[in-house]
Parts: sequence; C-alpha cells; structure tokens
Amino acid sequence: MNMPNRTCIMRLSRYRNAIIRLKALNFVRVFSDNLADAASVTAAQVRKDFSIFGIAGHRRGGYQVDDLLSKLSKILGKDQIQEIILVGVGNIGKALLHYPGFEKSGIRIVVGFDIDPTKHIADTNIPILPLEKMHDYILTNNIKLGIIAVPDYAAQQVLEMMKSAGIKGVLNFAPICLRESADCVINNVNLVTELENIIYFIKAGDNARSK
Amino acid sequence: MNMPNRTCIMRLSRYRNAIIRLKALNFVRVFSDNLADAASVTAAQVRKDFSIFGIAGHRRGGYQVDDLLSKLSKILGKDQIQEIILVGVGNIGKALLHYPGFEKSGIRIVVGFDIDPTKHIADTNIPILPLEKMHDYILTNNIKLGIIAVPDYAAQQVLEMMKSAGIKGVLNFAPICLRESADCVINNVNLVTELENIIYFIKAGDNARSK
DNA sequence: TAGATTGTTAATCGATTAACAATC
DNA sequence: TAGATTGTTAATCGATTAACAATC
Repeated sequence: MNMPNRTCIMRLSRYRNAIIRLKALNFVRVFSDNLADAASVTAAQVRKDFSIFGIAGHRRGGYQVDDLLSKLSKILGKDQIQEIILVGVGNIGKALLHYPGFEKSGIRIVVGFDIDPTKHIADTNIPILPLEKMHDYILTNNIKLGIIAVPDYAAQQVLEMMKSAGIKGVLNFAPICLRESADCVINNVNLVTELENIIYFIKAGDNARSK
Repeated sequence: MNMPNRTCIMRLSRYRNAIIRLKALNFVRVFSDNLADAASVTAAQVRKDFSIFGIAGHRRGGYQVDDLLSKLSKILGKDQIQEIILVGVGNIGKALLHYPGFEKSGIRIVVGFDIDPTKHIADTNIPILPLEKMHDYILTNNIKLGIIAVPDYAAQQVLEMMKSAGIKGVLNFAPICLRESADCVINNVNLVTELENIIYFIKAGDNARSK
C-alpha cells in the first residue's frame, strides 16, 4: 500500500462528509464522478484514493453508499468514541470544550486542565483540573489525544508533559509551530496565519492557488 | 515571479514568527540555515522562497533581521490594520471575537452579525448586529474580509451574502467545505477533520507524513 | 586571500491527472 | 450486446532539494 499523506486523509474526511449528505438525499450508490463534484477534486483522484485503501466499487455500478461510509468511518476512527483532553481553558479552550461538532462526530473531550485555580471545577460534566493532575489522568484513563489551547510561551512545555504521559497526537491552537516527532503526531492550527494567507491572496488578486 | 502557492505563504508567516523571536534574542542578522532550523524547513527552501519575493541577503552576511521582518510584514499585510467582520456569534464565534491574538497581529474584528435577536448588542466595543444589516455595513465600511462561524447548513448562504456585498476573502469554521471562486479566497478550517487526521496517523503508527 | 553563504539552475521527488484495458 | 464505469499504469505537472558558481 502506498503511504497516504496528510492531504490524502484530509480528502477522505471530505469524501465522508459528502457521502453523509448524499445518503441523506437517499443515494444508494455513487460514482467517482459524483464524489469528485461534491468534494471539489477530480474523479481520478477519488478512485486513486480509494484504491490506496483497497476500497473497491463495481465496474459498472459505482460505489455502495453504505459500504463506502462504513469503510471511510473505520479508517477515520469513527468506529469508537475518541476520548481527548484539553489543556488551557481560556478564550479558545472554553469554546472547544463546548463545541457540539466534536460530540456529534464521536470525539469526546473528557477533561480540561488549567494552571489558573479559579478555573478549576471538579464536579461538572467536563471537570477542569489543575495541570499537575494531567500526567496521572492520562495514564489512568489511557488517553492518546490532546488539544493545546494555551498561550504560545507555554505550548512547548505542555506538549512535553503530554508526550511524557503517553499522548500520541496533538491538535495545537497556540500560535507557535510545534514540531512533530516520531512518537507524536501534531497538527498546528494558527488562526492568524490562516488570515495572513487570505490577506496575501486578496492583495495579490490571484486566487489560482494550488491546493 | 513564480506564482507562490498557499503553502509558500504559510511558510512566510512561519519565517516571520521565527524572525520576531530571533529579534527578541537580539539577532541582527540571520542565515538561511538559522531560519530553516527555526521553521523546520530546509535552507534551500528558505532561499528559494525569499528569491520568489525578491528578498535579497548578502552573499557572506546572511539577511538583516529588520529588513527581513519589514519585507515579510509588508507581504503579509502587516503594514496596516486589517478590518474583518464575523458572522455567527455562537460558541466558536464568541471566542474568536475576543481572541487577543488577532488584535496583537493587526487583525481587528470590527463587528459581529447574528440572526438571533437575543445576541444583538449595539453599544459595545464590538457591536453585534442583525444579519440584515451586514450588506450595508460591508459596503459603507469597505470591508474585504469575513469570518464564518455559523452552523453548516447556513454557511453557503452567508458566503453568498458576503460575496454579493464585496467580501474578497473568508475564513470558514463551519464544517462544510466552501468552494473558492475567482472573486473570493476561502480558507476552510474544519476542527473535526483536523482531529480525524491525527487519529488516522496515530492508528497507522506512521508519523512520516509528508507536508 | 580563504572561507562561507547566497542565489539560481538542474535534478529529484512525489502527487495529480489522463488514458485506457478490464469488466459489469 | 453496447455502453459506462472502475482500477491502474504511464505521463504530466509542480514543488522540493542538491549542488555549485558567484561573490562578499
């Protein structure tokens, strides 16, 4: 199997989202061409991506919606609830804590951590605990996923704490590019950088951006 | 000039962030090699990127920090305050409205819009207005940038409203992939997709993701 | 000068796309 | 069967990297 890269997996998520919408429209089968339109890619790309994961269709009848959905869901970890912890219950952190989109798609933030004692609440649905309790919590509950939403100067240190407790994947919102290591996958989301990108292309008057 | 693409501009933002940190450490000049380390790219990539934008160094003395910073800042629109509107003052929207990172980097959310009347406040620092007032506001204040933070089913419609009023660039947080057009640049940030990506690579045990 | 670094070209690498045989 | 679509290979495209002449 060819090693799929980041953008390939991102496309899988988009295919899955498209399929969910098509299913809601009572589609029973789809062609690579339909998915290509729905996900803004080429039909060849769709078939290539599927073939990488051994997802097969029917030479004349396209792909079964239900089959496709279950296979993509499996690949993307939708076959089980994904438990995740959040560090930094500030502005952005609080919003993520209550983001309904996560629970809807099988991602559950089970606990928050913060250094600020005034933010600690132990008895709510999602408790907010002191940072010192993170290490034990991760080990006890066998957590593999974390979200970092602390200020930039604290991000690297929080990452090290997470890794030392066994976290394997991190979504980072701190405006500093955390480096991925062999034992931990990292996606950096930098809100300012996203806007700077848009601002550049508006100024350049040049929307023909390659993906 | 070779047309720079999205990832190239993203790197420029990272170089700029790195330079700001190096400047704080009293660096007066930097070599492509320093920046490569700081931004996790190759030195050749740094020099190539700079040459695309006509940013020149000195054959033996590297790049002047101040010069570099001002040139990158110019390219990324840091030479003026960027005014932006936000639509959808819900969970995520509210957090963005008060995100200190924007103001720090010259991005100012000047107004929010929402359909829910209970959210309207006209007399605060950042007023929240009814959606019907958006069109006029954009025209009157000559706004070019917008953030979409509404539910998925409303996103496309909000985008159309924005475009018809002259918005040229949009950062979209709704979990639906909005399609870019010749007259409007779009960056989609899908929080669930980001996590699905991480989940896949943890399961695959395969962190050698190409960028 | 000798040594080090840029700027740029050419080579490499990898991802996307076109095309078409297989086949339902 | 005829027509349409997949699955896959080969061609294309574009981005990254290596290498080195220019030069400070």
